[in-house]
Amino acid sequence: MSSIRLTPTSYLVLGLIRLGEATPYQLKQQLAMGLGDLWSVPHAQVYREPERLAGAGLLSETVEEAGRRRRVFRLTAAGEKALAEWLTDPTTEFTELRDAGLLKLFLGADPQALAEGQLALHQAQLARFEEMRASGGDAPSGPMLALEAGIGHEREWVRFWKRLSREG
Amino acid sequence: MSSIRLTPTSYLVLGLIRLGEATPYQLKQQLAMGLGDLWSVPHAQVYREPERLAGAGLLSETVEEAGRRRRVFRLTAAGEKALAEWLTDPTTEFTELRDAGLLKLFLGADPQALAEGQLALHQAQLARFEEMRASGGDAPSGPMLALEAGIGHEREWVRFWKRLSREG
DNA sequence: AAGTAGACCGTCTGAATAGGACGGTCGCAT
DNA sequence: ATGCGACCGTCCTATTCAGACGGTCTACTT
Repeated sequence: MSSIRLTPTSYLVLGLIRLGEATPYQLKQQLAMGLGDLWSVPHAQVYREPERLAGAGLLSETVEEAGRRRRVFRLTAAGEKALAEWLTDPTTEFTELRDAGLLKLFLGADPQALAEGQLALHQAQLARFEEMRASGGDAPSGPMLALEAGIGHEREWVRFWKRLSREG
Repeated sequence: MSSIRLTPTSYLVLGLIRLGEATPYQLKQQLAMGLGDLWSVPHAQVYREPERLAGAGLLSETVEEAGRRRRVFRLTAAGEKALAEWLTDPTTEFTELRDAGLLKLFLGADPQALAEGQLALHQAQLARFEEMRASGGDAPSGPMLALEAGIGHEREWVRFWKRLSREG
């Protein structure tokens, strides 16, 4: 029950486990097909983090009896509380635009050449997102709202790079 | 001259030093007043990274004779080359939208409550950026283009959260 | 029944980063 | 001459990254 620093990754794990008990592998799967596009976590991390959280008492851990002896994690009351607090906490942090293309632009790369490549990338990503939206449910769930945000930003990138590639 | 992995931070340092020789402290200053908004680097890193790059032969290092004995770094030919290659390389990487507010939304935070806080944050950031644009030069330099991108994305955030706060 | 391909699942390690505590050095105004 | 605040830099611990590596299960073949 030592106290540890809770990072966004921690809450990510807590949040996914709140949807139901899960093994690290299942978490990894979920990330791969959804949130991972917005907020990637290296898979090794997905095995480590639940351990850490269990050590802090925010998750409980049981081991399957069967052959594979997978470790299954569940939210504890403390974990539920920690997550709820974070979710309602009016956060102060905000985004950084940590984009490699943007950094290159800043540092003096040729705008037009750069724009072409970046434009293609973002158009592809936008298409993927829109496909996800089409195949996703229609209820305004958290994930769907987040996807909307993703789409908005990809559109913005497309606008931005398109303008640069024309102007160059 | 051991070979090391070059990260975006590496190129960031190379790029800033290309504008002229610099001490780590000067790099820190530059970051604080510009690029740091888009791509933050902890200050300790700004002292370590030039060292690493010098070890790899991409920077040269000289020490002031004067009292403070500051370390001054310059680009070597190898550094110049590495930077130029990266800048022209049509990158494959692209952005993640690593935003804490967005993560909360995904994980089920109350959209309307969240939106209010986030809206205020992004409006403030947008205002700062626009002020920077106003006081900045008018030539379309790399930094100015990057600032444009930042403004575009902040506007997008404002649109997004505003819509959520109305709908809620 | 034994073999084996391929998916499934997990651990480990070294390098790099984050974040902040801490400690020296300088000029200038008492 | 001394003491204060700004200037400048290092160090330490916890965490993260990236990816190599290694087991285990199922299903299908022979």
